[in-house]
Amino acid sequence: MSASTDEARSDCTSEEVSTSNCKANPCFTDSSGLERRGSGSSVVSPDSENNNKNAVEEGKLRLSSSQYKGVVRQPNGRWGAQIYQIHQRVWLGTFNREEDAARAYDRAALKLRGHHAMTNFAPVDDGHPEALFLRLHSKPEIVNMLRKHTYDEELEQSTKDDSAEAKISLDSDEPKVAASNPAAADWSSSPRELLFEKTVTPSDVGKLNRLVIPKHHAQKYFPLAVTGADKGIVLNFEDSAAKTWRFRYSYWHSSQSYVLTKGWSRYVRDKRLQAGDVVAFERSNGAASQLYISFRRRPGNFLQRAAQSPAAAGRLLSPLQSPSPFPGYRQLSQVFYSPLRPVQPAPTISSRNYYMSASNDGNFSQVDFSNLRPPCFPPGIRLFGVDVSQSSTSTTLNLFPPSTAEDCNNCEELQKSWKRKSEEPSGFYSGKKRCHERL
Amino acid sequence: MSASTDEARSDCTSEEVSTSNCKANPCFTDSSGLERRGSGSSVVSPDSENNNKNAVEEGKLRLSSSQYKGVVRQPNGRWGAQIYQIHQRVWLGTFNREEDAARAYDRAALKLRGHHAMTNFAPVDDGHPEALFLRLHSKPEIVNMLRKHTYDEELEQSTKDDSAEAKISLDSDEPKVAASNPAAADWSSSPRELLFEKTVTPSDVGKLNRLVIPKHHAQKYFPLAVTGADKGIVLNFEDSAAKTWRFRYSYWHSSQSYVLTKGWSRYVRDKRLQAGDVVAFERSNGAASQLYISFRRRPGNFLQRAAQSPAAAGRLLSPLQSPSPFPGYRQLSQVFYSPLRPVQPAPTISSRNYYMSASNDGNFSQVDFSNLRPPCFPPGIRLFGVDVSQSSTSTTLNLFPPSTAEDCNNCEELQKSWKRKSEEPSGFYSGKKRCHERL
DNA sequence: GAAACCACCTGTTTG
DNA sequence: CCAAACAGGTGGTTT
Repeated sequence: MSASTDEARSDCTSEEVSTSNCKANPCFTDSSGLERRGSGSSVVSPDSENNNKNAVEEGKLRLSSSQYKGVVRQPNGRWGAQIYQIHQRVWLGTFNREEDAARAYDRAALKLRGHHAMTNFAPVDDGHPEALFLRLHSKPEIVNMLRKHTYDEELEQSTKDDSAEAKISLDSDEPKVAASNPAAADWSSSPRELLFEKTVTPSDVGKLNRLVIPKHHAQKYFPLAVTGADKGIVLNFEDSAAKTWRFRYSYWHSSQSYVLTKGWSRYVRDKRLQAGDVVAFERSNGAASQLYISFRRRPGNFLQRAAQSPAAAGRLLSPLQSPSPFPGYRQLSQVFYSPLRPVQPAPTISSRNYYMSASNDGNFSQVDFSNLRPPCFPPGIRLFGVDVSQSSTSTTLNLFPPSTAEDCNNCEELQKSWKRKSEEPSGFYSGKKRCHERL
Repeated sequence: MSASTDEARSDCTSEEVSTSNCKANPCFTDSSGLERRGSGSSVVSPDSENNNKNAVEEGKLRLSSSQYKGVVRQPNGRWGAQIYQIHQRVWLGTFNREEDAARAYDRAALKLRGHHAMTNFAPVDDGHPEALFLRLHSKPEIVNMLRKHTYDEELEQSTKDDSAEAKISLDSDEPKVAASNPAAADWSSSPRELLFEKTVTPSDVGKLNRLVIPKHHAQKYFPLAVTGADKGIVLNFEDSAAKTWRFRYSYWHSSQSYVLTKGWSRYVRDKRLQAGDVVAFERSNGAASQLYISFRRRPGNFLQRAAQSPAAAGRLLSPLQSPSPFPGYRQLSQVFYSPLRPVQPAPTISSRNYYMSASNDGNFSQVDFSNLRPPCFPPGIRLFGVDVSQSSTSTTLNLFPPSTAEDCNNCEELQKSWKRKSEEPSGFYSGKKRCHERL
């Protein structure tokens, strides 16, 4: 069950022959996709969860359950799709119909293994819009679409409205390049224009799951077709790691604001954005105008400070207590911190140094505590005049004594602007809070 | 408002059986499930108000007092309507105008005896919406509407939004059969099957105005035609008072949940459901599968406590202050709690006290404070670990002082399960709250 | 104009 | 361990 195995199998399957056969033959699936039965127990998918115990022998059950490659029956009778990638099972979602699961597998196979991958059904040919669509999206994106059952929708939208999407953030061929040649990093090479920046507010990084785009910037750079764009559009932004972020962008009539909604919270979490951090939006010049997003920590946060354990609430810890990054922090499969390209050499205030913030690269990020954002701040801390219970930690910084709220004292601007938000009735409810920002 | 009262009533319904004196109950429903015995008697509506005693030989009364069939003069000068069904008198209510009583008789006759029944006035022809309306509701429902004087209202609403109901809970031929063969179709006779129960969450009874139906139950019992049922359907449920509740039932793709939406909030309000209460869905067996809904208070809530006035917050009122039932309380025609039969046979924990809370019928409900759910909690109250600030504006309820949070102290289980949700990082925001359930 | 309704969305929790 | 499920949200529209 190594990748090689997988690959081998893949090959095998291809050699296996006729696709028609492929789909028809139940045995085929066994040996192929899911596999590893042959290898027996060892192979059992790493996931403890299911059943493996019995799964071992129930392999037959599972294996025999679908005639399609990469399709497994779920306990509830639905159909799961999965594909193996370097020893790892990649879950492609569950589907009501077996064929849908098989199709999901096919799409993932084309994306993950290339256009010559074995598929359950006849693959689309290269000229087909779907082939382009597959190229235009990253592997995680494709997988995610499959899992969320949004693939068809996205595909449809992609083909139909090159308009909205392509207008602003044409993916162009970038993904292809990036994927194929990550090192090249056309990323920093193409000339880019800083569109605007925003210092994010608590709400921007809070539970509202949205980023308010200052209206003047929105109207200038992210025009929404007034006609029919009522539902908003999806914008693609590339971060410094060449990861594509897709945000729903729309206008909220009620507050007369332009906002990034869907997808934004993932970015916040992934980058561990905090209030006061600055996000920057850039655009590559030229015909293909790709959009980019980046961020930098707010000055006071530039050195991230160690988080405190809740137990220690009330006092500041100087050294980071938890040696291990995130006890209990669940590894999101694609959580890498912004690997970003290095900060600009000259921190002159101007354009250049804007777009980089932390400049941690992927590798580093894994051990970089600055990324760690304990979800909880010790009570009692106030930032910007707002009660804050969150603080971030950076290993980098652990070394440094924790800074206190005073660090932020100089953020007069911010303080002022956010202060009033803290003025709350606050008498009534004791302790907890659950609704977004103010709950 | 006492527990004892409650219990007593409960017992009455369950064991009493003889029932004619089991007062009030619109309990055709009750009696059915629990005891097969009750058959006939339950039908009679022994409505306490005008007392069966003397009514026993109402024959004479009836004959002399009105020119209309099925109409009898009441001692107080009003007009009663009644119809006989298998040797049993079925009381159709009292009316101010003789003609109204006569019309009630007509409607009942059409429902109970079929479209060719003798009536006082010209009956509606079969194509008339009212004929459909009569077919779509069970006999107890129709009778109940007549007694509660809600028939016209229901009819109006029914005709106005006749959409997709009946898909699942189509009374199908049940009503019809019943009509054609009155003797056979005794409302208390059809056996009912408990489909499932759900302990409602704060969200289920909060501002989200929806009830999430656990998926496995939904798929098992309330299948939505996959094809084209995208907009959901309307389900009819009958409560223990034979009132029909119409809920929109649909699937939310985004959260992959099955939900009852439109109409649900009315039920919550009417029954004063609280988090932790249990709603049960039942179905009558057989070809005609009528759906039923009932609820019981959560254990800790069994005795609902009189609300406190905000001023008195912190102390409990022992005696209900207002001697007179509900000054200003608008008679909700059908505010009685589910009279229901007991829940599953062996609910471990004191099955008995589970199931019924009030089981009051219309008459009794007027003095049963357990029904009263003050819509408003005093600020600062936490339920289930959740801040509660709920208040409702309904005039009905203002009268009652808010209940305290202590009420919920014993719901450890619930508290636990919901509590953690409340543990928030408590980030930036102090004070305020906006979330649904409360408030 | 408020409340309900609607169609989404997300973060926890868990089998 | 992770995908499913669902509790708890949202903005916008309808009633």
